[in-house]
Amino acid sequence: MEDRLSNIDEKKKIKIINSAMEEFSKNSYDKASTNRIVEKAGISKGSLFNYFESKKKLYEYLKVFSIVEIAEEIVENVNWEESDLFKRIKEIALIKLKIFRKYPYILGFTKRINAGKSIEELKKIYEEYMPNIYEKIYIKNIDFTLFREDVGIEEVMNIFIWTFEKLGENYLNQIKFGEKINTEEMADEFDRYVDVLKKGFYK
Amino acid sequence: MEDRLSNIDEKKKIKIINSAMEEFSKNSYDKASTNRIVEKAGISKGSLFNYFESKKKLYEYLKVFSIVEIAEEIVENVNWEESDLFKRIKEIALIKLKIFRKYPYILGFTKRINAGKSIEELKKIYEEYMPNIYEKIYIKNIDFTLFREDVGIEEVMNIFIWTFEKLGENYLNQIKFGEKINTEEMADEFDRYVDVLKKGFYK
DNA sequence: ATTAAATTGACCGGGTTGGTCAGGAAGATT
DNA sequence: AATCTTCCTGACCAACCCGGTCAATTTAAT
Repeated sequence: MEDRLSNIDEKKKIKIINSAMEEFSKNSYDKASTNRIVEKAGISKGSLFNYFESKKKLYEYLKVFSIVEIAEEIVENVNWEESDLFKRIKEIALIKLKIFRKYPYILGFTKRINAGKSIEELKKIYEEYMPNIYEKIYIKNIDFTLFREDVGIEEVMNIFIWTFEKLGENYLNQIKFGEKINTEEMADEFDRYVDVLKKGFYK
Repeated sequence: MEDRLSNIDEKKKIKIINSAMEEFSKNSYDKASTNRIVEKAGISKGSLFNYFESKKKLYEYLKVFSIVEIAEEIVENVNWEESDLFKRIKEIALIKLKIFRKYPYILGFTKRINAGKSIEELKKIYEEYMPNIYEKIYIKNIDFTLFREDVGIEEVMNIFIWTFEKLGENYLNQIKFGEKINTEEMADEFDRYVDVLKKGFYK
């Protein structure tokens, strides 16, 4: 059998991926330990190297996996007909939350592997797997006439995006440290910020 | 001599602190290496252990140092009579930039040691060294009557703070990767966001 | 019962660890 | 110049951990 990976039980595969992502998101490549990965994943050393051949290949696999997983999930699940920017942002935030639930270290992992890359480099990497994703994500079909005209659109967009990124970060932190998330409360808070921002920047 | 530290040449001391902070901000405590610290600091192994006795004590020293350094610099340099929130935020951002220039890894280091702590715990830690700093920092003497009254003050405050945090992060990233910062351009961009936010949320 | 596939974990040579300490270098004091 | 003191160095240590292997065992398929 060539592709050892596709034969693994799905649950086990996710466990391995999560364990490896955790290790690689907490440590640099050199200092990440395959011993700890197998321990946390509950498999033997031999199995890991049977599935992935080498540490390097495991790492490369995770790099592609995390990019494709995030990009695909967004491209497939966002309603691209929606023209309200806030609904778009909210949708994406919820999708990220869903991904995070399945792969708790995927965001930390991508953050680490992308650290120090410029926006242009990032664009190139993601576009390779999902053409035009950057153009689409916060722009396609969005109705910009709703915004008041006496302020810079770029600044307003960034304020929107940053606000929800920070809000999201706070909730991800809560999940990470075991606190159960009150989804209703979270939706309420999101809506409160949507309200405030709309009052400030919509016509 | 008891306090080996106070006798070191200031330049050398800063170099050691920066080297150690870099190592501890890039690696967890266990995986941080005293060998790499002395190498980057340009001193011998013996000296490091002469100054700090042990790896653990070096780490504890840095923890206190970074908290005190940041808190002191802010408390001492902010003009607490200023009632305009934006000027306050701008002042603090500039102070952070100044600290960052002297200790490029201090923010990364504090981020790492504080990762996973709740806001309440953080408050307690900082209050221990600088009483009431949290109460003061974005509240004391600020004139809140300037804000429009039909939006939640807490949300607006957070939007303000987060916006400038994100802006600041972007610039710190630029410094870290060697790009020379155009201070004028930065001030311009800050002002542009101040403008937009004032238009949106001031009366 | 036999074969085939999947999984294990003890084991390897090599590298790194925090910490030590005998001895050298540089100044200060006589 | 000689002695003493303080500071600093880097080779060295035992202990540990590394990525990767593979003979042996377990599990599944026939």
